[in-house]
Order: sequence, then C-alpha cells, then structure tokens
Amino acid sequence: MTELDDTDRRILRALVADATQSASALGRRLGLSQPAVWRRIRRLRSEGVIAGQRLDLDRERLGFGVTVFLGVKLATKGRVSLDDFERAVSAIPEVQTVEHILGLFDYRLRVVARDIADFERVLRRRIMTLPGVGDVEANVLLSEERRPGPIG
Amino acid sequence: MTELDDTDRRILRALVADATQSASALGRRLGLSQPAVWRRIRRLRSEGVIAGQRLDLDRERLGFGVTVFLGVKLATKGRVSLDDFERAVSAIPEVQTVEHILGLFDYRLRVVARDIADFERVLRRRIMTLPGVGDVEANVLLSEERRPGPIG
DNA sequence: ACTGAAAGAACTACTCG
DNA sequence: CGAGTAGTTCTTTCAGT
Repeated sequence: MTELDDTDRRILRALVADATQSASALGRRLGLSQPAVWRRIRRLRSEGVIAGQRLDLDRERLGFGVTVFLGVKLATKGRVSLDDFERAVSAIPEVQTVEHILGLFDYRLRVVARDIADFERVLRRRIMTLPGVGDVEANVLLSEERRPGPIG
Repeated sequence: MTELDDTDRRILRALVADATQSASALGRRLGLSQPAVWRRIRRLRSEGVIAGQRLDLDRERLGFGVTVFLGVKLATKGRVSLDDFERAVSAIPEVQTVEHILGLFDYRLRVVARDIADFERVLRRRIMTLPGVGDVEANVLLSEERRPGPIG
C-alpha cells in the first residue's frame, strides 16, 4: 500500500510545521534537488497521505475569544438518531469540529463564541435543541498546544 | 487593533475552504486585482489573524489507525504541577494536542497510536506515569468532521 | 489609504537526458 | 535522479483615484 522512506518522513515533518515552505527551500535543507522534493510531495498527495492544507486562523483575533468543548450524550441511539444529530449539528456555524466517539459520551463538539454570553445563546438555542440530546458536559478551553504528532 | 472589512472576510472564507488558491484566482472570484488580494493576505498574516498554514495528514495511511481523547484530572493542582505536567506531556510524540481546560477535567489530550495494543503501551508507560496524574477518562475517535467555523 | 498596471524574481510542474 | 524550461505565482515599484 503505502511505504514511506526516511526522506518522505523528513519532508512531511517539515511541512506539518509550516506548509508554506517551497520545494526548493526544502531541497536545500534536506540536500535534495527541487524536482526530487516536488515529485515526492506530489506522490504523497496522490496517495492520500497528505489529505489537505488548512489555514490556521487565530479565532481570538477574529473576535471569538471563547472556545468550549461539549461532550454530548444522546438520549436515543440508533442509526437514524445519529444521522439526524449529525445533520442538525452541521448546520450550526459556531460548531468547528464534530467528533463521533466511543465512551461516556457519544459526540464531542468544539464550539467557538464571541464571549460567554454569546456561548450561552448558542448552547440554549442551538445545542440544547438538537434532536435526541441527553446529557451535555462543557469544558472551557484555557490554552492549547498543537504538536506535529508521530509520522512513522 | 485589528479591524476586518467585508473583503478580508471573503478572502478568509475562501482560503479556509481551500488554502491552495492563488491570489490571482481569488482576485478573479472576488473582482479584485491580484496584488490587492496578495497585500490583504500578507496583512492578515502579519497581524496574526492567519496564524499559519499546516499540512493535514491522513494518520490512518501513516499507520496510526487509533485516535483517543484522554480527559486527565490532576491529583495535585498548583502552578508547579501544571508546568511539570505540561512539560512532561510535551515530550510524548504520540500526543498531538494538549488542551488546558476548565471543567470536570484539567487537560484533554489527543493521542494517536498504531492500534489498540500500541495505545495501551502509550497509556501505561507514558500517560499514567506523568507527574500528578489523577483520574483519566478515554474516548476512542470513530469519525470526525471539521467545519470552517465562523469568521465574522 | 487603497487600488490596479507592469515587471522582475521565485516557484511550480513538467520534459528530457 | 538532476538539469533545464515554459507557465504560473509571488513580490515590489509606481502612479492613479
């Protein structure tokens, strides 16, 4: 299926940290030519190892200073309930991430709001009215550190 | 501080959907010249609204098929305890995200592993040995949907 | 202050040896 | 795999509104 060598991993590690680096700059750092790096990146893209390229926005500077994680337990669980819930939650713009999980809760939502008052509005009018919602647990984000994670 | 107009927001919305779009392509879609778009993007970058541009990897294709969210409650809480915990957890490569939160738990960790057996190893040898760890709750990720989130 | 036109530099994406 | 290259994009300069 997909077999990566050490050079692939070094390229991925560099790009995960900063995707704006050019193939030629990477080549200089890794001791490779620009086409060599470019071909590897294209291969990793076509193989699906590189799934996409996302812009990282500072939500605080955009006026959304509050981020809350919600653990949601459904009252009724069945295929229809899950589909209904996911469809309804996808229509809420304040919901940034929808994670279907196994454990004490069924879903974990990442919700952003302008402030606590705005979050209460989202919670009461949007979240609590979702179809099949049972228990809800909230955790306010204080700070966050993202790490590259293992490559191979 | 940072005041965004409607054009900035349209640019951000387009780039969040697809960060690979060129300034000239964006200009055509928004009715602006290529330098005008490029200058705005550069300004948003320098202001920190655009925090970065990261590669989105398919962890499954990299051989890390298991993602688990861990809620961690510290047994002893104090500034030193938090610092110690954060420093120690940052040294674990399998930890992708460290979120300091307010609520039932003190931290949320996103941990990736090759399989369940590998996750057990990480949990027992890495996580449970962290300084000050009390209760730990685990949720296995089944599926995940990321949404653009609100811009303004 | 922000726009667009123009132009040079750098990069992408590809072909060929 | 690297050298070379056509086409594209980035980045700056300059002048207009």
